[in-house]
Amino acid sequence: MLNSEGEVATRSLPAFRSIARELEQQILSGALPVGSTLPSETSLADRFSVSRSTIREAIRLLEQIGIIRRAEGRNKLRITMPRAEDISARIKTAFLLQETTFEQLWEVLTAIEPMCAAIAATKSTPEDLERIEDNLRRTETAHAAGDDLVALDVEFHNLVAAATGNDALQLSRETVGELFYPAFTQVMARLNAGERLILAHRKIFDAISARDRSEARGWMERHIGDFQRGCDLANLDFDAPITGPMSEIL
Amino acid sequence: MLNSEGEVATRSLPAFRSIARELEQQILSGALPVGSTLPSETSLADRFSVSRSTIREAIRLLEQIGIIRRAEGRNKLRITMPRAEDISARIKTAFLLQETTFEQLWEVLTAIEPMCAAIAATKSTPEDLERIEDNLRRTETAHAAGDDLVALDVEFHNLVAAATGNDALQLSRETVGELFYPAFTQVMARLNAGERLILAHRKIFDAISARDRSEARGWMERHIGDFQRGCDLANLDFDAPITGPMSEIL
DNA sequence: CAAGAAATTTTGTCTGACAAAAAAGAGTTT
DNA sequence: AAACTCTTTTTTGTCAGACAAAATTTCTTG
Repeated sequence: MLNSEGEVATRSLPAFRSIARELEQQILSGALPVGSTLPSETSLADRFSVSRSTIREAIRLLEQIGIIRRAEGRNKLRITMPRAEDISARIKTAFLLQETTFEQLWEVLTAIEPMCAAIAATKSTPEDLERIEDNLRRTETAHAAGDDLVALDVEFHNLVAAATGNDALQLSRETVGELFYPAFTQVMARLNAGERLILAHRKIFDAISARDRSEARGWMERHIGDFQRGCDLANLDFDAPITGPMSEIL
Repeated sequence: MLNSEGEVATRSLPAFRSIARELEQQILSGALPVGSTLPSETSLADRFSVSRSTIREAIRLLEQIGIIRRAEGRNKLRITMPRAEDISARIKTAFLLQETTFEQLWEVLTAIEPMCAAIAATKSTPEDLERIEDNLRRTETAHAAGDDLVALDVEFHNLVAAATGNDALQLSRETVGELFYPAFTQVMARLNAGERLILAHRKIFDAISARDRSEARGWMERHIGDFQRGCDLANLDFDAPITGPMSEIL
């Protein structure tokens, strides 16, 4: 088998793979800056002295990582930052295949959400607060109209997380939240506890607005705790594996 | 442009992409069971009536998601469950490109690690405890020998997380931990606080063994808190973006 | 029946080709 | 000069066919 990458190419490492790695390096190191467009396939093939097919395979690899994306129907591939959605879609798949239970997700959120609320109480900007308040208003309207609150509940918690200004925290919780809150909201709905959910959100928001860390944390703790209690009351299996629509990653 | 997938192929969706999607469906739905081997490229090309190059591009896509992996130096591709490493490597890339700061990672761990310790105190098995104790011993030896403690520190925290038996929790913290603890250990080393690190690990382990949730949580909180204090003492920038060996995803 | 040899399959790569889509130029009109 | 066509030139998606190296299977023999 010819190895046009004579140089370093560790034996048994296909060319398309080492080229992908090389390109990844260049992107992470900034040689190919985020926002720029990837050179054309032919020129890359030329540069690495391999055939276009090989380059294409390398590109498919990079594309799936999310550091390369084709810009809005356009023809050219852009260097981009992997987006949260790209990543969380994949994590969701993993969780679903692993038969993660509600209890497990709940444990994660029990750890993270109160911290989010506390940090948000310190760091939130006026815009953050406004967005959260807007969400609250819409939730109240939806509840009054008897509409489904799931999406709004997920959004509320995402907004609180966003108000921390901490990307790592957001990324860590987003996936878990998206799988968990739909179940949460439904438990609450079954108990006719919509009021209670809204009250909790309101209290959390007030505490964040008032910059009261411990109050914000405390209310969030109670709020998350409601899920466990809710499962008991509604006689639901806290230990059941989550289900959900398989995410489309591709 | 010919579209051999005449049927459904939404206009403007490349064949390699829709084939990847189709295959993904079959895998997630169990038609191609986990553990089985993927049919050969030629037969797939045949089945989908496209050329082999197209199939190969589709495979590269799937491979990167982690639901297909080549088995142990072997030739054949196996259907597998995406593993934590596949995912966390990608998250790491995102963190690095996003210029995540130490403070941000620290905030995440401040939330998660104490919870891990607490749950571990409740749920750890004898084997978990043994593994942690073994890690402690090795850490002490390494420290006495003046060796680097980074890897062992990361391992300690991973073991504690593993002892929770909660996959979601592990996945949520692994990436963050791997980026954070190297910095942590180095701060401690700079302060000659190796003793202190080991003491903390020991205390945490003891509390977990004794099934003392709040003690376990408390020591872990203090332990993580040491990083902030350490940064102050060592006059390091708590707010600096992380750097790290670029992950090898490919 | 197991060890070794031969035949076959499969993967990695290359070349060269072509239609469709997008981008870049050229030329005109306002 | 700006805006709008129309024409080239690139670039992408796909195909077919080829071949060496590696892996797998099958067939021989001891």
